[in-house]
Amino acid sequence: MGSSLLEADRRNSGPDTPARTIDRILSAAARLFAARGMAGVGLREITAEAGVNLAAVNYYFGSKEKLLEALFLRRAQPITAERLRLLALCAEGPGRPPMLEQLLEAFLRPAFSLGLEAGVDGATFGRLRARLAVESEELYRRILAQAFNPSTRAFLEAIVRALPEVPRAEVEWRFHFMLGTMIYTIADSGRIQSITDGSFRSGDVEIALAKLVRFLGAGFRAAPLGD
Amino acid sequence: MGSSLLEADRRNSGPDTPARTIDRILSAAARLFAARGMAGVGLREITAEAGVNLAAVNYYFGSKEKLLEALFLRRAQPITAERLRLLALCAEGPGRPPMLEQLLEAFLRPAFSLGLEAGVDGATFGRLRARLAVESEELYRRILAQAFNPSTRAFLEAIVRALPEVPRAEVEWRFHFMLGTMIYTIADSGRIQSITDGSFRSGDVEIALAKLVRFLGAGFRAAPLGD
DNA sequence: GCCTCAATCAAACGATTGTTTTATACGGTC
DNA sequence: GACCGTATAAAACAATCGTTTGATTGAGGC
Repeated sequence: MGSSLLEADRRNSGPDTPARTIDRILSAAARLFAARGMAGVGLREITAEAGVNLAAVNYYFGSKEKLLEALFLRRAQPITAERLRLLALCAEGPGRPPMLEQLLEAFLRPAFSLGLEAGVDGATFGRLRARLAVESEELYRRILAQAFNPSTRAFLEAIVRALPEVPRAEVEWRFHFMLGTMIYTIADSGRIQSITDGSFRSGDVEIALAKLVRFLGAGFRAAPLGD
Repeated sequence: MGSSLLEADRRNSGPDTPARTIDRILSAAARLFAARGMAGVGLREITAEAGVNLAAVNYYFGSKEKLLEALFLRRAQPITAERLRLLALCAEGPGRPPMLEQLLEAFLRPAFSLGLEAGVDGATFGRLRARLAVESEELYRRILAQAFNPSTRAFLEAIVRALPEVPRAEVEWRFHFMLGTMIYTIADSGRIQSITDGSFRSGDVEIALAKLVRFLGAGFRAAPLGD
């Protein structure tokens, strides 16, 4: 399947320009990094699947680490852009959902639709995000912060404003909890299928989003602990 | 620090028996696997930090993969045992928290206290769990299922019974969301510190537990979507 | 004292790692 | 048509990988 996919890439996208070489590297690296981790795949496998020469990675990106960084920032950018676009559309009004739920959906939807559906493989970028989230080395934390901090901060502030009855510190905790469910869900670990013997399906983005917004909305609104 | 730790191990634990060699391998491997992933550390680094010969891993465990499996099952066992002990203690009664909150705390507390505090390094096992949760290869999923499925299923059933007004499928979704927050929190990704510029501290197990139970309790009780 | 077996050791196995180097091919500019 | 810089190619770099081998050790049974 890998080679037929590659041939399809070649057919659909014109001549072999340098930009195409870069795209093919990024695409193959995203798939493989997501599937087996950064340390788990070699440059030879990446370049072979991309159909380019081994030296192309160091030629265009400088190193394996820089490849990961370029790959991640490029894939994250559409998500944050769409998030901020949806955030600007959030507004109180008759017939609209409560502000909090609007914000939650605006924050989560791009991560789900652009991370789960787009690209050749569904959960590719979602799982890659989850991998970086678990990593403790400075490089990976810096990449994540660089890609997501600005837009994420904007949502945290908006949610704090939408919940005046909940102290800011409490909202921060709950925001952290939300990140956990989001990343775990887009990573599609399959754990719940294993626990429920497969009676559970999580593929439908709209259903997952609706259920997640309902769940998180209730959690955010819970009365704070009186400590 | 690594070497002084090693010397402390040696001082506190008597002669060098085979069991001590195994323990030192498991301890060093847990630290390094958690910090940099299974593919990210070599057996030479593990055995060096453990102060044992390189061949000891294959001698006692057979392979690197079997080492991970043995390591994970050994560390997971106290968590599931404590979970089931606390589950048996859950009971409705005057002056006690609602059943759901009792169940949530019984499920979460062992993962937090035995995963965050115990051992030489706090977040060691928590981060290792998170790594396995993100992995897509069959081996890792099998290890996770083997270690946690039985006790986790028992809690899912108990929560379904505690929430008769919520359909089972909805509880399964929310259980999945709970796993996400739990794993993300015990992995201590540091993302929320990064977003809030460090005004956030997550080290205190009791505080994190209380806030998480409050948050999840509200989420589990939310009225299901009427689709 | 000798034998035995588990335990540890150094050394080497072939394979693979990321990166660099050297060479070859190609397209546009003078 | 010679020249130039970009892009691709093949080959080699030293380093490290998981695993296996064969030798050496030392304590317990006879």
